[in-house]
Amino acid sequence: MSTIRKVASDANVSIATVSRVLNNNPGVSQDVRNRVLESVNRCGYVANVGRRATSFLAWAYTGPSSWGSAYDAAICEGLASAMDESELDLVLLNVHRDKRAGESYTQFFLRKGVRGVLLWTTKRTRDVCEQISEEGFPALVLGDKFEDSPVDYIYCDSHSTSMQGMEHLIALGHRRIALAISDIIEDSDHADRLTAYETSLREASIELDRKLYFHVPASRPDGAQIIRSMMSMAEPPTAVFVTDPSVAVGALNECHKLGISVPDDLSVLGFDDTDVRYRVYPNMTAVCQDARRLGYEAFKLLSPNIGEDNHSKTIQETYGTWLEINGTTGQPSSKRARFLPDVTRMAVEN
Amino acid sequence: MSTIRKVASDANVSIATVSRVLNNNPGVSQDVRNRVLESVNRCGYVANVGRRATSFLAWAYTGPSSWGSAYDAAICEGLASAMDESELDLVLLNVHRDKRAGESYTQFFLRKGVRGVLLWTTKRTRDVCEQISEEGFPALVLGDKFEDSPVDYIYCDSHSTSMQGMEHLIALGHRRIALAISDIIEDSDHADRLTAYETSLREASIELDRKLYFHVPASRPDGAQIIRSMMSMAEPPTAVFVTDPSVAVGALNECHKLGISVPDDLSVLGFDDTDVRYRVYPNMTAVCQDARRLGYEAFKLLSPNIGEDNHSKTIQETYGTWLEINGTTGQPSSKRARFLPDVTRMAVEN
DNA sequence: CTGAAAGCGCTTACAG
DNA sequence: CTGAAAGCGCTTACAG
Repeated sequence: MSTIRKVASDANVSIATVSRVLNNNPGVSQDVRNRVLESVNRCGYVANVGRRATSFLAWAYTGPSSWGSAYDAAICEGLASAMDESELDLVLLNVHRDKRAGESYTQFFLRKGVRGVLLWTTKRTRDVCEQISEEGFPALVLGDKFEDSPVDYIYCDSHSTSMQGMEHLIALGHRRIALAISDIIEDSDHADRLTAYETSLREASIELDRKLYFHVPASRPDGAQIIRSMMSMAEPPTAVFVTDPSVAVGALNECHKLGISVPDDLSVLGFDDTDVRYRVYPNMTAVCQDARRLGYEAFKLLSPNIGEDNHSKTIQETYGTWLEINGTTGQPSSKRARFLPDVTRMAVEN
Repeated sequence: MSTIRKVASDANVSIATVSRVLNNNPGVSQDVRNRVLESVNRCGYVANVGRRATSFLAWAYTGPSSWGSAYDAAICEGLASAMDESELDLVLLNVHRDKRAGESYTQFFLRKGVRGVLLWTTKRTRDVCEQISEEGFPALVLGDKFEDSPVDYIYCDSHSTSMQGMEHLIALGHRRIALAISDIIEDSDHADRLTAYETSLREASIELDRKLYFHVPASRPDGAQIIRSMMSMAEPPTAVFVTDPSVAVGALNECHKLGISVPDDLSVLGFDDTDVRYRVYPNMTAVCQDARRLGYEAFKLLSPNIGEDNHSKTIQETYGTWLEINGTTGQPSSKRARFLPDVTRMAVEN
C-alpha cells in the first residue's frame, strides 16, 4: 500500500507538497507538480481511509455519456461477470462532469477513488485517451485502436470479416451495393467497415458510386429512412451493407413495411454485437462481434495493471469477428437485373 | 459532515467503539453494536479521507447479478442521465460477493464508500430489501412493491393495462388465449400480469384452461419453444399474452419461421420496457412501461435521502404503463373459429 | 467488552 | 513555491 510518504520520497518532496498536488491546490510549480504526478502513478498511489483503500475500476465515456445501447448492455454484462471474479468494484464515471479546471486526469481519478479506467472513445476524444495514458494512469480503451501511440486498447477488427461479407454479396451476383455507415461517431470500427466496402468493390472491379453511400447516425429510425431514400432512387441498389445493428434492424423492418421482399428485392448484410440478428425475421446475415466478451476481457486485462509497479508492457489486443450467413441475403432477383451496371465499360475505367 | 466523533456522542460510546463496529471487529456486544449502527444511519455517517467524503450511489442486485438485458440497459441510461445532473457517482455492486460474515448491510455499504443503494429484487430476496430498509440505510427498490412494510420502492403497475390488453383480445373475438409468463423470477410485476390474465377471462366468462399456461424463463429461445408447444396442441390458442419482451420477440419470430400468420393465425400481445416492439415486424401490440424513466426517477428520488437526517418519509411511488396496439393483434381467422369453446356450457360452469 | 491514548494518513495554517 | 509542524479522522495495541 503506497502512502503519500512513499510518493514524497520517490519525488523528493515533502508530504505536504504531495498532498497539495493531489488536491490541485494552487501554488505548486508546474515542474514539481509533474514530478509528483509521475511518482503517484509509478507508486500506484491511492488515497487511504485508515487501513482501507478504495478499489474501483471506472467505466467512462471520454465524450458525452450515452449508456443504453444493446452494445453497452452486453459490455456491462461482461464487466459484471468479470467483476464477480475479482476484488474490484465498477463505477460509472462521467469524465467531464466534475473534473476541475487544471486538474489532471490522474488527480481526478484519485479524487474519485478510482484505480483504473475503461474508456469509450470517439475520433474527437482520442486525445483524451492519449493524455490519460501519457500521465501513466492505468487505462484501457475499449473498441478503438491506437497504432502509433502506446495507449492500451482492446479492439474487434471487423475489416476482414466485412470484406468477407461484401464478397458474399458480390458472389451472390450483386453489383449495386449500398453502404449505410454510422461514421458520425468516427471510430476505427466504422473506418474499417468503410475501407472494407470500398476495397472489396474495387477488387471486384465494381465502380464506386457516391449516391450509394448513406451516412447516418446510429439509431433505428435512421435505418427506416435509408430504405425510403434508396428505394426511391432511379436505380436502387440490390443489396446494402448496414454497419450498425440498430440501423440494420430499422432498415429490415422498413423493407417489410414497404413490401420490399428481403432478400429477393434487397439483400441486407448487417452488423451485430449481441443477438439482434436473431431478434428479427428472417434472422439477419451479419458481421458479428461479441461485446459481452469484449467487456469481460477488458476488465480482466486492466485489473492486474492496478497497484504498484505493475504497469509495464502495453496491452494492444485485437479480437476477431465472424460472418454469419442467415436469411437476409440472397441472389438479386431477375427483376432487378436490369440495373446491373455495364461491366465492360467499368473494367476499362478501372 | 458526520465523523465518528459525532456518531460516538450520539450513541454514547467512545470513538474506538464506533470504529470497531464499522470494521465489524469481534468483541463488541450485540447491544452496543446495534445502538452504534442506528446512530451511524441517523447521522448519515460516511468515512472521510481528509476533508473528502466519497459519494457513491450503488446499483445492486440482491440476488445473483445479471446485468445485460434491454431493461437493464434502459435503466442504466436513465440512471446515467440523472447522474449527469447530480454530484453523485454510480457504482455497480454485487451485494453478496464480498459482504463479510456477520457484517450488516450498513457496514458493508459504508466500507464500499456507498451512501445509498438502488436495489433489484426477486421474490426470494425481498427479505434482503426489508433488512436494508430496517437498518435505516438509504435504499430504494426498483420494479417491485412492498405494501406491508416501510420499504422504499418505485414500481410500474402493469395490472390495469394488462387487463386492457386482455380485453382488447377478447373484444377482437378471442376466447382461447394462452399466457406465457416468466414468473420464475417471481416479482410483483409478473404476479400482476398473471392476475390480470385470469381476472379478465373470468369477467368475460371464459373458462381458465391450465393447458394454456406456459411458465418459462425470460429468454428469447423460450419464446420459440412456447410457440412450438402451443401450436402442436389439439386445440391451439388463437391469441397469446406474452409477459416478457424477449420471450415475445422469440415467439413472434418463431411464428414467422413456422409460417404461422400473425395476427391471422395467432395474435400476440407482448410486453415492452424499451423499444423492442418497434424492432420486430409487424410492430408488436404490447403493454408498455418506460424503463429509462424508471431509472432516472429512481436516482432522483434516492439522492436527497443521502446525508444527514434527511430520510424522513417513505417513498412508495407507482408509475403507469400503457397499451399500444400495433400489428400483432387482430381478429381470429374463421379457420380457427372451430376451436371456439362452447360458450353456453361455460356460462353455466361459471 | 469498553475506553484512553498512541499512532498513521492526510491536510492546512504558518514560517521562510 | 516549499517544508516543518500542528491538527483531524480513523485504527489499534494496551489497560482495566
